Amino acid sequence: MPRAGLTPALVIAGAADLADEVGFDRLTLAALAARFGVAVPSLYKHVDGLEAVRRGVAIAALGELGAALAAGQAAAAEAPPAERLRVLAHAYRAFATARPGRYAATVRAAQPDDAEHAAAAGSALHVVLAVLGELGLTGDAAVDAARGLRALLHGFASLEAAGGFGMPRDVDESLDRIVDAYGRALTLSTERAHPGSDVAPPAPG
Amino acid sequence: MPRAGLTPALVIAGAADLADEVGFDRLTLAALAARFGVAVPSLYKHVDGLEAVRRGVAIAALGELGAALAAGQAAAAEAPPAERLRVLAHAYRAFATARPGRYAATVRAAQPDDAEHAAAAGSALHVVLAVLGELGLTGDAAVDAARGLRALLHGFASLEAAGGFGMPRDVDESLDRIVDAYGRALTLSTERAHPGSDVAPPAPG
DNA sequence: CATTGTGGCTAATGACAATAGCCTTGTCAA
DNA sequence: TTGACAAGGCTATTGTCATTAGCCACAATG
Repeated sequence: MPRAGLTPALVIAGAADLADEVGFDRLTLAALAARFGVAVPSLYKHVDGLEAVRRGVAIAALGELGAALAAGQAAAAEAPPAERLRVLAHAYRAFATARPGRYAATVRAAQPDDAEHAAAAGSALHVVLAVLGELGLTGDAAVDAARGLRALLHGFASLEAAGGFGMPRDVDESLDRIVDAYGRALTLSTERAHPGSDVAPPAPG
Repeated sequence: MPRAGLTPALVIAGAADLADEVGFDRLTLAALAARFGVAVPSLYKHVDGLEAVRRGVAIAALGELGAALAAGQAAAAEAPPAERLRVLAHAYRAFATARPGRYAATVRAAQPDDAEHAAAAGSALHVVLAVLGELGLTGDAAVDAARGLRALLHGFASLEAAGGFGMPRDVDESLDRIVDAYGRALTLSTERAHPGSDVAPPAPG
C-alpha cells in the first residue's frame, strides 16, 4: 500500500475544491476519499470527521475571501471611497460566484467557543470595516453600516447563487446601483443625527 | 393497526414544525415519522420522499411569509411609505426569527421547471414590490430596488439567524437604521439619472 | 357480504459516517 | 545494520438514514 501523502491541509484543500464542484452541502467523506484514491477511514488520520472538514473549509475559505477583498482594495488604493466600496462589493460577488462551495462555507456561523473560526471571520470583516472607516463612520453608525453592508453583500451573493434573480436585468449593474445607493445613504446618515457613542470592538459580525 | 389519519398537508405541516424545532437542514424522515408515531415508509403514502417534503415546506412557508408581510402592511395601511417599508422589514425579520426552519426553507431556490414553487415565491415578492411601488420606483430602478431590498432583508435575517451579529448593538435599531437608509437612498436614486426603461415582469427574484 | 383501494406495516437494500483494530512502511537511534 | 516505533494506510463492523418492494387490515361501497 503506497502512501498517498495526505496531510490535513491537503485534505481540507481537496474538500474545498470538491465543495466548489458539487456544492458545500454535498461535501461527503466518501467523495473526498475517492478524490484522493483512498479509503474513507484513512481520512480520519488527518481530519476529525466530516464536521471538522466543513469547519476547516470554512476557515480556509474565510482567509481566501479576506485576501481577495484585500487584493481588490490594494488595486484600487488611489480611488475615492465610493469607488473602493464598489470594488469591494464586486470582489465579494466574484468570490461567491467563482468559488460557490467555499463561499457557502464562509457563511456558516462559528461555534460560540471556536476562537480560530471567529478570528478567521473577523479578519475577513476587517477589510469591510476599513472601507467603511474611509466613509467616516464610527460608533453605532459604523456597526449599523457593517451589518447592513454585510447583509447586502451576502444577501445579494447568496440569492444570486441560489438562482433567486429571475429577472431580466444585468446583475452587475444591479449590484453597482445598490451599493452606490447604500454608500450614499451611509454618508448621508453621518451628516445627520447619529453622532456615534463610542467605537465598538470589531467583533465578528 | 389503527389509522394515523395522515394527509399530505398534515405531513408537510408537521415537517415545517419539525424544521422550526431542529433546523431545516436536520429535517429527517425518521424524525418526522416518529413525530406522527408512524413507521418511516408510511410517509411515502402521502409524500414523495425527503426532497418532496422539503419542497412542500418551502412552498407552504413562502405562503405564510407572504401572508405575514401582507398582514403587516394591512395594519400599517395609513402610514407613509417610509414607515411601511420599515414595517415590512420588521415583519420579515420577525418571521425569520420566529420560524427559523420555515424561513430557511423559503430561501432555497425553486427548480427551474417548478412553476408552483416559483409562483409561491412570486406571491411573497409581490408584497415587497407593492411597497417599492409606493416609493415611486418603476422599471430598472424597481428591479434593482427589489433585488437590493430582498438581499438586505435576507442577509440581515440569515446572518442574525446564524449568530453572525456578534456586536454589542441592538439589532432592531440596526435594522431600522439600515432600512431607513436604504429607503432614503432609493428615493434619492429616482430623483436622479435612472428613468427606468420599462416595467419588468415580477418574476421570482 | 364480497370487493377493492387506501394506509398502515415489515423486510431488505444501499449510501454514508464513524470506530476498532490490523499491518506496512519509513525513520531514527543504538 | 537492525530493531523499535510511530504514522498512515487498510478491512471489518456498526449505526443512521432514505428508499423500494411487497404484505395485510380495515373501511367504505356496491
